Amino acid sequence: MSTRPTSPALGARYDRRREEVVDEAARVFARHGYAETSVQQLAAGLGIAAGGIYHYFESKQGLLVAICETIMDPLLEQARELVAGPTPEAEQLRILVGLWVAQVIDRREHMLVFQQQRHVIDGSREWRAARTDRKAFEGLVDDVLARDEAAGRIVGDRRLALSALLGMVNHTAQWYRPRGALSAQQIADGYVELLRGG
Amino acid sequence: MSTRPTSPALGARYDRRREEVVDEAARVFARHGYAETSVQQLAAGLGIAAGGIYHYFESKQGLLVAICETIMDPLLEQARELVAGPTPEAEQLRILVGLWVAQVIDRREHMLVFQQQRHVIDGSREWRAARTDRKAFEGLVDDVLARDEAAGRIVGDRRLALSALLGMVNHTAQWYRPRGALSAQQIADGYVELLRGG
Amino acid sequence: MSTRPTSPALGARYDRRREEVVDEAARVFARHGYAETSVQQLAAGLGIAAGGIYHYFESKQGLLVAICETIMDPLLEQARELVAGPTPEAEQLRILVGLWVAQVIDRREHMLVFQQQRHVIDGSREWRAARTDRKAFEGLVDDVLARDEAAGRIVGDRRLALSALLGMVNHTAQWYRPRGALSAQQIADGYVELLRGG
Amino acid sequence: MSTRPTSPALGARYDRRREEVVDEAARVFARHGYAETSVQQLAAGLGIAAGGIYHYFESKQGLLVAICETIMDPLLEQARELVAGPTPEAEQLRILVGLWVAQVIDRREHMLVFQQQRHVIDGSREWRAARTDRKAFEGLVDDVLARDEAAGRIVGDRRLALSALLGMVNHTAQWYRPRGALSAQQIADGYVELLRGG
DNA sequence: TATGAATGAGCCTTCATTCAT
DNA sequence: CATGAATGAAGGCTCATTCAT
Repeated sequence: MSTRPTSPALGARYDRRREEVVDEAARVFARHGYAETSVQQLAAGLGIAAGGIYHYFESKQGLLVAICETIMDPLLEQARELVAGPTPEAEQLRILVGLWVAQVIDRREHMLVFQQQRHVIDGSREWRAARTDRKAFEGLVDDVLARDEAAGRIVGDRRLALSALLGMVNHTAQWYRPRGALSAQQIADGYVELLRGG
Repeated sequence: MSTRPTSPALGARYDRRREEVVDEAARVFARHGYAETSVQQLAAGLGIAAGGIYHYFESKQGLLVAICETIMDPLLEQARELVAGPTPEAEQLRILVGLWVAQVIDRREHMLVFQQQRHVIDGSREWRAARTDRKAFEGLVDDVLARDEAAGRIVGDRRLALSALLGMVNHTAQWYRPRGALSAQQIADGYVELLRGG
Repeated sequence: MSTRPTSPALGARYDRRREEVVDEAARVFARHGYAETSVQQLAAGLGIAAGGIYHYFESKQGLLVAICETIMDPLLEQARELVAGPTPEAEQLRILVGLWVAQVIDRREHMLVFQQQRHVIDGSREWRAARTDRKAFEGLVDDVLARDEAAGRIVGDRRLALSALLGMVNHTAQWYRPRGALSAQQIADGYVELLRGG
Repeated sequence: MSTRPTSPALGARYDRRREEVVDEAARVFARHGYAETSVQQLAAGLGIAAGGIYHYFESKQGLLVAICETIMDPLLEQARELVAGPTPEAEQLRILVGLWVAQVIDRREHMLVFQQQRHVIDGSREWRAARTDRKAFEGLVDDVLARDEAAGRIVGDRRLALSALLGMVNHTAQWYRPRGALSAQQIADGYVELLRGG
């Protein structure tokens, strides 16, 4: 029933295993689809019986929540630090998009699952927390863009630029391959260059 | 058993009804998810019994195929005409993206379903035709971009520009609302402006 | 709703077509199974739509009844004529088995369907007529055997001989092939020879 | 998912339960028909939920395979032992038919199911193994008959004798009732007596 | 007569989840 | 912690049958 052990040693082991389950789930959900993958198949991939999954998650949807948190939580934190920190405004966009692309690439499979299940996340009451986080992140990006726009560092309409940026960054998960030629920061710089007008 | 009647009058009736089914399916799948919507629910929305769907489609997946064809087929055709036609090269990108955005907006729900089920389409043998069409379209866009790049009309790396463009245009389906302030062509112009460097 | 036309010309046409349906049904049921063949498949084999079948039969089971009648009715009649007729007792068995084998061979497919659906025929109330006919036929054969036994023309126990005879004759439908080397009467003679002790 | 446990204790338990399912299925299918019996009904008869069946069999047809193997496997083995063993040739037929009739009687319901579904077994690719076994058994019987014929112990044509024997023995399943007057060997002796000419 | 369309009931199967061991 | 067994609900799909045209 998904109860974490209280002992510190066992607790750490539990956390490690739980993370393995999340990552394997992201991998297989990304490739085969969340709905199309049964808990039994998932468990088989992990070398355990289906019931075993329920020691770490109370439901299949709980797994989905965990996958999504894995992406949003650290990104939002990093973004907040950046904006609150000493980085010059003119460089915040580059760095913010850099962090973001790095996360999309690093958690590529988690991202794909998130995009695949977007209709669930956007639609139902229980996903309010995830939606709030996403809105918060988009708000941060928009703030940075707003200052860039005011300073004349942005091409065209800011609303459209924001949408375009969201589209291109998230889409990166679809085409990026681990042994690709470009680093996260190079990709991010390319995107920002478009917004800046070269 | 999904056999189109041979008589012209009945054939037309059949085609019309089939299209209604495809569109309703796109609507419901986009909102609630393909896997999360049962054929029964879908049929209920159409005011028919579940079995009735199978007069028009061999399977639930057949419906998905039809939804995807609805987007790709006309778009690919229009794009080919444009590239083969008399439009000056320097203006082809604007028009091509215009057509594309218009299609994404017009078939917004079909697009969302396509994106949602991308893992199925990209993964399995039976979807080769759909993949081929998509690759063909991307190839056309890439050709146009290549000429623009050669003529110095593009900011930054062309490969990245293509990926960015794919991301932003397709993402349009996620945020566009019918009574929005911008027309398809205005959105497209905004996107192209980014690639051109303002 | 399976109503035969009253006009003589149309009536004959109707009967002919109905017979065709029965025979085609026997053919395809024998090969693929009664339950495994849908009315639609059957109709497709006849070049008509599924609904068309219902002009000749009120239900799929009605077709099965017709198939079974096709075997039992003429056989029972012939058998009664033989037993009531002038044929010497000592030769009745040979002739009776000859008629029987001929029928099994001629209506091979109908027989196979009958054997396949035996559990339905033996089990339910509505098939009383068919069961009665079969019992009547077996009774006739038993009568003939009884006289042969009394006259010392039979090997072993008569009850067992009857069962054996039923088994071997009916089984003929399973192995007989149209262009076989033996005629119906030769096969029948072979069977009778076994009962007679050579 | 029909996976046998590896542990010996659980494995035995699994095998026992699986056999119970096969036998119950044979009982119900024989009486009501394979196609006419739903998995739900079958499961209800076993006191489990329908899904439970699928722990032991991959599909309803898998059950059918198991039923047929139950008859053929031990019979073929016994027959091979007999033919390879020290039994004098002149007595092999009696004993072989004895084994065979005993099996038909003992597995009466399984036999009836086999006969009922013969069209499926004879017709499709996936049943090759079952067909091969049956052919092998018939081949053994034919070998024994061939020697008997050569030694003048058989009445009439051997091919026809084989067909007749197959017919009468298999047909035994149709009429035999558990509390009948005759033992399996008595029935077998009666059949052999017919072939031998009394 | 025949057909295309539709229905409604039911079927086989899958699957998330539970629980005794 | 983990597993094998089982469940109950639901899902996709088939099919005999009806009926307006």
